Amino acid sequence: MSNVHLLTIWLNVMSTKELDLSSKEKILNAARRVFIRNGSSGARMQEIADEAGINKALLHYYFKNKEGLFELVFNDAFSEFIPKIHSIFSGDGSVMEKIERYVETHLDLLIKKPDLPMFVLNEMQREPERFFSGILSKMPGAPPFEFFLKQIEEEMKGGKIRTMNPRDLWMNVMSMTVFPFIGEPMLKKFLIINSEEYRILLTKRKESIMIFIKQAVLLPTPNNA
Amino acid sequence: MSNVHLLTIWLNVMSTKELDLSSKEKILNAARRVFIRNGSSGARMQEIADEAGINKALLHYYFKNKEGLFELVFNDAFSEFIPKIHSIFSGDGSVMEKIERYVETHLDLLIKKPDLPMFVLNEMQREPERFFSGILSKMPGAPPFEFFLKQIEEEMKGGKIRTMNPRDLWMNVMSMTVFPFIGEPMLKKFLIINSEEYRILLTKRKESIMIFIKQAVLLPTPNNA
DNA sequence: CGTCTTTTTAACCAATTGGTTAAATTTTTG
DNA sequence: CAAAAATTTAACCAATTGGTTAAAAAGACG
Repeated sequence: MSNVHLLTIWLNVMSTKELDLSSKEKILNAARRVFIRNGSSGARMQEIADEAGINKALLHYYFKNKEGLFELVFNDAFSEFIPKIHSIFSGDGSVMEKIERYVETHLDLLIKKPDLPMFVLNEMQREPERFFSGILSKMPGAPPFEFFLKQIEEEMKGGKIRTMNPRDLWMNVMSMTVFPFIGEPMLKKFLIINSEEYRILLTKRKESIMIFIKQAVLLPTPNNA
Repeated sequence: MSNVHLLTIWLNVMSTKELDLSSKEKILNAARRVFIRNGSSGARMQEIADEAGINKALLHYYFKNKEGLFELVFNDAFSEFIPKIHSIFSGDGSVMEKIERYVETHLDLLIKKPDLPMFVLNEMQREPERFFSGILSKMPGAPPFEFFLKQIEEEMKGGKIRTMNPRDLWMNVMSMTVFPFIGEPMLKKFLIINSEEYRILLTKRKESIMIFIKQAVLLPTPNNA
């Protein structure tokens, strides 16, 4: 293969943004993409090196081994997410306000990194224990979900939102937010749209989800309350 | 390893139902479990043989190679599902009736084989083209989704259901139905329940989803219509 | 220029793994 | 019982792959 050809491949693979990144960062980004694309077993160190635009020796020069590299990439996926989630659900605000902030926050993140859910949920199902031992260390204090579930129950008793199983409510919220990023290929077939149109749909999704949820759970507020 | 020990392992792995199945069937079942557990790259032929309670030679005696075995398992996942879906959406019935029949049908299937969605969506994201070339051949005639989307629009115009993007509606329905089977480990943490309680939740899920959807999209029928 | 760090080259190794083979053994069945 | 089919045993091979090594080359920098 000629050098010119190699350069062409490289330019296709690397985004212009990454041209000036350090090799360490280039490797980490490439690794994330390859891990997501092929799974942790299917990912090849050579492919990661190629996609990062460096060679295998340098890869092992910076990172101990495949497992270590994987762990770094994996934990990185949560460094942004977990603190935000924690702050939303342990803070003030009504149930509906919290749901809205969650949907917005998670959607923003997922639109930036659409491959993340598949990657994360995959490994989570494969090795749940390793996952949660790693994730809990990133949690500032106890998880606030118990408090949130109780808050839902209270608002139901208070007549603010419709009575239903709080766990079903949360299941629905999270499902509608995350699933479109996992089921994209299938949904595109069902909905008979191309990738461009699908992306646009995702952009407008926050409003769509929130209207749907509000209709489903919000009781008409009695004006004489 | 003693023979007694091997027998113990084998008895743990095999469900009593499978004791009298043919070796071919035992292999296929084992392959499905191993493929789901470890992904197509992570799955080991030796592990499949062990889990089926036979040896590697017999495995290759019945099935050409790993890829062929995978293909069989993969297509098997749809042999039951696709025809049912097709009949639901090309048949008669209102939008809400079709949604209800879909939710019921898919939930029934997923409760029997909870690992399927992760497996399928995984490979679908990995190789969409191979997937859809295989799936479409199982489709009796043209996919009925276009018709269904139009039907939704008509019912919205007719004032039967609330106006919204039909694609968002379908996204929500499918998300709430499928996601709980993909995000189980994460949802169990969020909802602070164990596997037993989670299974019970899934059992009652059909009613829960349908109430949620009806509240969200059904307009109060005017009695003087 | 000389030194230190980064990166490449290229060969190599050990382990794993998919797959084969052929003969022996067991089970089924007529 | 005898032939046929199903299953095991055990050894083997080629390819892939994660990982190492050591020396050379290229860049960075004072």
